[in-house]
Amino acid sequence: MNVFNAYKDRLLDLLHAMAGDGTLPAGLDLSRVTVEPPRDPAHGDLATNAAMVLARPAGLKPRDLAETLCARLTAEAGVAEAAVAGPGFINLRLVPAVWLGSLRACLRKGERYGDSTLGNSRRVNVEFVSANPTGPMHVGHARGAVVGDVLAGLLEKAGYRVTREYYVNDAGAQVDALARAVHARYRQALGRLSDDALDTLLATKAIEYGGDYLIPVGRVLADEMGDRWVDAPEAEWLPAIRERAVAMMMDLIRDDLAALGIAFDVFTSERALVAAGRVDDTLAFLSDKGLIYTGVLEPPKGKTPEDWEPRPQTLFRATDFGDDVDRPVRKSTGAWTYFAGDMAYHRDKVARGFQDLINVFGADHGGYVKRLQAVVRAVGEDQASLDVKLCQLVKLLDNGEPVKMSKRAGTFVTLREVVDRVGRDVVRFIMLTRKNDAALDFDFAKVTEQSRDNPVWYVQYAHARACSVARHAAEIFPGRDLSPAALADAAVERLEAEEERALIRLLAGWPRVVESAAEAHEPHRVAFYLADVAAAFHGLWTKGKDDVALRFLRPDDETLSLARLALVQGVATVIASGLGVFGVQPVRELR
RNA sequence: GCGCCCGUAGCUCAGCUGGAUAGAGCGUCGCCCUCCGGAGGCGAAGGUCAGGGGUUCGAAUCCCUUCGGGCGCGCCA
Repeated sequence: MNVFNAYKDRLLDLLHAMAGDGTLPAGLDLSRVTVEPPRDPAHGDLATNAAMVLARPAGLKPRDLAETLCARLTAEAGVAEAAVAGPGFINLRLVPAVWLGSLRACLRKGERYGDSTLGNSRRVNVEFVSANPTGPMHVGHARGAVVGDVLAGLLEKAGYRVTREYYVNDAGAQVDALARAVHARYRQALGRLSDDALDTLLATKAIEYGGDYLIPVGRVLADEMGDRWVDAPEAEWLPAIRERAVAMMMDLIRDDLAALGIAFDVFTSERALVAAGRVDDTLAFLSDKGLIYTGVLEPPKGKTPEDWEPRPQTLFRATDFGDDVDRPVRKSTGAWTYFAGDMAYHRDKVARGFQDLINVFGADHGGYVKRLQAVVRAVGEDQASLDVKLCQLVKLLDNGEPVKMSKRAGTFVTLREVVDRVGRDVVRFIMLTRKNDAALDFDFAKVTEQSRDNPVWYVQYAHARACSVARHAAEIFPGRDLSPAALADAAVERLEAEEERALIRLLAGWPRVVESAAEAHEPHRVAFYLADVAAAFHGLWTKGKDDVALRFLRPDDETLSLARLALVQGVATVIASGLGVFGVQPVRELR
């Protein structure tokens, strides 16, 4: 049970009762009432702002209302003490049993500790990665991939039903360019295009994609198709080669994602949407609502493109939904714009029953957010909403030196290289050590360093250390049942040291971290919380180094040892639970 | 020119959707532990939350504005 929620519920019951007996006016807005841990632990275990946010609408003075509430709260079960402080805070101190109970719950639930019903099984669609299917993933994709996957995992833990989705951009000019590059590799594989001639094509940019990863693709096509398309006109081979090439690129990308531990539930093909007439449907739907019209846009102020000329275009009335300008849906060739496809795609998501949409994009797509949100509002009839998480780029460093990357020179770092070098778990964790909208340094040397500076190591070390204590306990107390379930019945009331109590309260905060991080769509909060837990645990361990009385295991006092082992096991459980959200394997020993 | 994101200790960053005296790590300085070094422990200094105005019981957080940085800005995806 989430202690904070439990007491908030009780507080709300109390407020309703007060409204019932006339102490408070009826119909007060209670949505701003919070129950939180106070900033300074000396203030107590819980603090509520209820008196301050309700005083004005109730026509009372904050301190007076606080006094009244305080008196009633003192009578609640588990409340040891309630006091008014500052401008009208009410600080509560709970009897130890409440916190000890949450430690027991943690041990009984194991990694499922922290699971929440906040989401109420509501469905959420998280779209992420969606990299063009033109080659393997590079390191720039890693952050969005991890943030999306972990956000999805976090929402699942918070009780949402999550679909992980990838939008395959297989309909634009990029995949045509891919097909041309593959066709050249196909001719090369058949000995019908010399290496020099290929180099010339690349140098003149007749071919856009020059990576070696296309060589095997050319060979496969040569095997499958023989030489029938060597001299055929482009119009004949392009669709078939494009389809085959895209499929193989998606295999490549799926492998890369698997190396990072990521699997998608749904891949949606842009080309299939277009072919099924979904773009036409969407435009017709919006047109019926008067949201499509022909008009002429103003040139962007201060930065008019050279070739600007006013021309009538088919536009979506995005400004009706908060966008800065109406957006074109059709090119002058008559073809749909990329945006038109995206409109159909997001309508498709809503049609599949999702009202909560999340997209994870690179920061360079920031300019795209408003128009997509406008689309979602327009097609969702105000029932659906879209949140976009923009990920800033990752600076790759090696011992402080920037890793040179240049697509032209072909030295860009692939996702696979990074994963192979430092491991999947390290990549995943590090990507979450910053807010998604802040730039992130990824230093090969630092992320594998064994030091307190390195949060991955520090958190893993705490887990390993906790496991190590458990192993020692098994040696000191042979034959004892030291399973978490058994430890849940240990004499945890013997945990009386202030540091122990503080750690117990910290562990009790895990369900709250899950809920607030899920609500804010901010998985990085979990990383910071785990670092806090690790720090508190390491600190407690270190105290035992100086003072034998504080050591977890005391051969002379089995009851106390088991109580402390319960706390240690609680630490391991919460860390494992948090790493589980990250899709990171907790280690049982460091090597 | 417009829009979005960002600006918090010397450095790297947190700050729980508006709460109490703004925190952590590293670095610096002092002390402890140690044969020495490394690692570790205790403590201290360090802040106009980029500047200014506003909203209210209360602002790093919300609004306006200035400055500074990043990204984007009609047929590319």
